[in-house]
Amino acid sequence: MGHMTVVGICEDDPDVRRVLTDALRMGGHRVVIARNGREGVANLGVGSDVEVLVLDIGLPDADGRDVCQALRAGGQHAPALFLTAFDAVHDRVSGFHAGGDDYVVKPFAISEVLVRIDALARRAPVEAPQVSGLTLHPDRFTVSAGDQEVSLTPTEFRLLAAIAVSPGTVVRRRTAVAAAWPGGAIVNENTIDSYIRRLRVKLSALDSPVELVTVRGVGFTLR
Amino acid sequence: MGHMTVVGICEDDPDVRRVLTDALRMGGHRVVIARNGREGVANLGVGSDVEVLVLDIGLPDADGRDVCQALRAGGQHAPALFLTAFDAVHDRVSGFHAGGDDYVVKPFAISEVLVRIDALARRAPVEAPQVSGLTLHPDRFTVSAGDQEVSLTPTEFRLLAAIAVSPGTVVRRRTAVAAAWPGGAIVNENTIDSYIRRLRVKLSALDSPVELVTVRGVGFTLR
DNA sequence: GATGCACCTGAACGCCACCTGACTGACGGG
DNA sequence: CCCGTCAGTCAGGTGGCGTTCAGGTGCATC
Repeated sequence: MGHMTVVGICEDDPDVRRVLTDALRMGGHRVVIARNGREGVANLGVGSDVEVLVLDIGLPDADGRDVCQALRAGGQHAPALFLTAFDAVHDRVSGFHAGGDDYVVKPFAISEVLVRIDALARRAPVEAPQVSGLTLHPDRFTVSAGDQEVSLTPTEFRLLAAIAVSPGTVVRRRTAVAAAWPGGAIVNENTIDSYIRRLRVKLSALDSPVELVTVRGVGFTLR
Repeated sequence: MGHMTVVGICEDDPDVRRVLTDALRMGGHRVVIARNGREGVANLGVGSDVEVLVLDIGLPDADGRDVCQALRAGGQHAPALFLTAFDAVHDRVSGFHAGGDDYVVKPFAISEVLVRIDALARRAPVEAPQVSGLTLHPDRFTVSAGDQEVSLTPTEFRLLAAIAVSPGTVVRRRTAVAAAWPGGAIVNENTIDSYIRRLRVKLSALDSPVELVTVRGVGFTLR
């Protein structure tokens, strides 16, 4: 369900880190890692694209709750899930008071943590993938302009999303391919052209001034 | 903290109900009460001003998760916290799949429940809920549109409920399977297709514009 | 104007996700 | 014991989607 969530993990135990990152990546998420409190504040701030925070409380150099508060003070409002060995009620309560949104006690079932992360991501402020009059609906696999809406296949959607990330700026051919065909699948050079064409056809169906333009020798862009 | 939140409680045990309502009112919140699943669906829907749901899973006439799904299908997107005596991991996971946002096991510390409710209220819903036009009745295992009503088998109901939690958005095949066959029961890949078909047949019986659409390679959605 | 290359265009192909209809076996109630 | 209901399975068919191909077109360079 969770559509490609970026999860920030702040955890000193390499084993726990490994289990979490593996499971999250398996579920199609991206992971940003911090090994201690200092790295946490440095790597998981507002510029990091992180959508959900997973914070260990028992860090070697700091308390995870302090890390959370420091991040909050820096404008990072992504929902936070605390991970900890403590299980006293007052520990949990203090976690929430520090601006946390959930709390899981070690040892935890990985499936439960995953599903709680999904729940937090679901509630996260909905990103507005709106580009020059086009709106992408990741939960629906459609694009819309105004009241008109056309549905895309998964591959078409990935490709369009890759190009639509930065309206105006050109997305390189390589970059677009890597985004639309993850896992480095080998595809004919021409395949992307076919998909570009199909996207153009579908986009022309909604009467929007937006155009999928080719920049010869470089890539594609949205105008 | 969370100032003047309206909390909807669905709980059959009078003692638990009393403890919760007292504590919540003490904290300056308003409380809407339902004593069983039927009242839950009736009292805590979209017209009720409720901002956070607290649902007992072990209700006399229905499963709290079904109540949650029914409310979701009716357009109620307030965050939900499940309350239960069960503590198996798959119970918790299935709660989240039913559209829940948190999970607390009885016996619970009232202070923790309060603080979790505050955390949910803080993350209050943003999205515009979409309504399917279908009404699920977890106490009867039926769906209705307008005055027409068809009865479903338990498995059919779980599957439809999982897809109906978020009308318009695509529910992945895996998610639907996990919801309809809880406990990780191994079923043939094709089985879900059979059930989808049966649901389509039954839904076509009620003349509603609602359609059970498959998004090839992804999952299913309600339109 | 000739040549080469990047990209466009339309069509075709094959796999596999999904659909369809029927069947089996388990259970339960009359 | 029969019958109805429900869960799950199976074999066969279909079409959507990903991919490739064979041409065509236009820009760029000499």
